Amino acid sequence: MIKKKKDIRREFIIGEAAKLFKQKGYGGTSMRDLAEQVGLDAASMYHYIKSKDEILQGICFDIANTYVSQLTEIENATQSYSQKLKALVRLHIHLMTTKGPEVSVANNEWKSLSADALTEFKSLRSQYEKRLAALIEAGAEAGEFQQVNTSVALFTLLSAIRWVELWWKPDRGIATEELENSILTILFQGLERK
Amino acid sequence: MIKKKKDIRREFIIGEAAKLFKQKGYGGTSMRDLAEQVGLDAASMYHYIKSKDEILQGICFDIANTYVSQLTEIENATQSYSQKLKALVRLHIHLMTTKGPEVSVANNEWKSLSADALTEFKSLRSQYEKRLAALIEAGAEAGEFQQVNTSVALFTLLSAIRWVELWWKPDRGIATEELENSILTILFQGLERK
DNA sequence: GTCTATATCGTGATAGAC
DNA sequence: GTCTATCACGATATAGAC
Repeated sequence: MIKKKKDIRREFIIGEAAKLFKQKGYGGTSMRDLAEQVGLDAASMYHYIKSKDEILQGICFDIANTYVSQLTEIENATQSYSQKLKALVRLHIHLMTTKGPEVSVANNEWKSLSADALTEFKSLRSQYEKRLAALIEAGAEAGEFQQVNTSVALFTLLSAIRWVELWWKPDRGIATEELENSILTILFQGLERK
Repeated sequence: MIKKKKDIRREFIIGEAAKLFKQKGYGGTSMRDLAEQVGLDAASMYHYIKSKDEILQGICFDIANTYVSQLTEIENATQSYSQKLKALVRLHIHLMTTKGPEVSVANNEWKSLSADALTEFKSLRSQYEKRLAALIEAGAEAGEFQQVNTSVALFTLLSAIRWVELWWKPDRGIATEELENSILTILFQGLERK
């Protein structure tokens, strides 16, 4: 399938929107702000997109689908649960360093989705969390993990890496390799030295 | 100092605002929404508060000051660095379970502060992070912590507990004691069983 | 495709009666 | 102290000329 010029322009608008939404929030970004960033008049953008909400949906569901397909990949791999979980955390971190603005918006601005989209998005998240919880549960039963509450482990892992999307920049002097290794060390080995 | 009736009413309004701001975001909450929640007409609230921004400031700086004073306490205590850090994490978690909406707003809606307040808030956060980083640095030099990048450790710790403010409810079947212990186990001992 | 002009609505905040 | 009425503004989105 060939991408039409119109589609490319559309994707550019959505990408710029992600940056602004991350920076100033969805509610704090006006279509005029976005138009200026894109280099069009506000009205002209409506030739490429249907509404502001549609932009937010594009960003949120693109990221959600990426998360889900990454998890599916991990589930189907033949590794120990510990290796699976580590691999997934690496994928999450990697996504944040490559699609920072989009991930940030999907994680922080999804509340602004319109009613229908909001319901679907929440459902996707919930399914994702359940599948990940099952993975942690299985690993604990296999004796690979500490005996801690599954929900606590689930959310602590997911939450622990959330700062990356806000903080990491290519010029900050930390290579993604070192970043991933340091985080994995803390989460799986513990910060305390024995 | 005796609290006047007006002050009590004012604090009630700010408390209800925190709940709504957490739920729908600062931008997504109108003064009319808040008035309905409080049981007043929108105009009547202006007898107790000066502006919407003033409410947000009240919430954000109250929490910021609590964070700072807790850190000061920890710094002055005579404990190992490891014990200090664990105690601080416990204090953070405890604050989230007791002042969930306020902490949530301070952590997620501070971007909406007016220019002056925003500058001051950022400065407070930055000072706090520097002092906490120094504590981690010292612990690492004392050989108590793993050799990981200090910034990574700092943000991973702070971030790892952020979900509590969104998720924890008294009726969810996890006592705060168990919650704290599970999180501390993961962060300091590691999720992986040796 | 991009613009100007504008419709329509919801916002924060104020004035002033009671 | 609480209300009704309203102002001034900025928002999303559309109509229609070019």
